[in-house]
Amino acid sequence: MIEADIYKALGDPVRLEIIRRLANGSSNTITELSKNLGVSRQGARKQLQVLVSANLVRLLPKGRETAVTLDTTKLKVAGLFIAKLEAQWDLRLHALKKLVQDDPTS
Amino acid sequence: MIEADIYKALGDPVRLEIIRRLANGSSNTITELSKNLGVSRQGARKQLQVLVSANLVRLLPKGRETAVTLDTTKLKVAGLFIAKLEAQWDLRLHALKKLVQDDPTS
DNA sequence: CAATTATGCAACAAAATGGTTGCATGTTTA
DNA sequence: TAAACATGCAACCATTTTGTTGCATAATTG
Repeated sequence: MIEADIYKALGDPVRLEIIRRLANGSSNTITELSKNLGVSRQGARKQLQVLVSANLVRLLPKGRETAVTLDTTKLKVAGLFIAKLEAQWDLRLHALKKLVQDDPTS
Repeated sequence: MIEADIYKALGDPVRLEIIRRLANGSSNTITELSKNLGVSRQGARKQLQVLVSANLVRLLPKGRETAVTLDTTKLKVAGLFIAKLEAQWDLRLHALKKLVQDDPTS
């Protein structure tokens, strides 16, 4: 089953920006990721934690800093679910269109 | 640009269920959609409004009832964005792997 | 016409969210 | 070793979210 939690985690500008940065590799430690997000380091950390809890991101402490990595498993599921929704809908529209065209009473 | 708002709109169990029902055509009027969601009709209506504001859904009043339809435009954009994130990340992992393999110092 | 049905709208309340500041602690580095 | 750096954690606060109830109204239906 699909949990709304995945989308909820992506549904915040700060969190989405973090995901973006991780994906393109521009930064990968907590402090680095926290820069220029418009919020304090602790604020960013809280958002990062939301991503960790949603299993979209993993933390790997090493020495005094901790590396952040993206876990695309959930992301893939979320993407597939959206694609499925689109497909279902398009199929329905298509069926409806066909029905109207074939309707002898029209 | 991608707005977190799309994901935020999908990030609620009630709203996601509404989207699901719309996609497979099980119901399409406000009252119908509001049934068995675990919240009151007015509660569901508020969530539906969030989807309308996010342009994921459109309302078409007709007589005393109003039909609800899915607008997949935003959905497609959201899906593509997720796919792009995955691709970027996979590319980075691949490059990293290659770098390690080719490293003469290892 | 009198019910019933489908909706809308507003006031309210509890809980979740997003952010802050302050302070503590382990890790490097000069 | 002392300073600088990377983090963690807790207390607080304002706003947003999610949901409720109550009431009003237009459209159908018997």
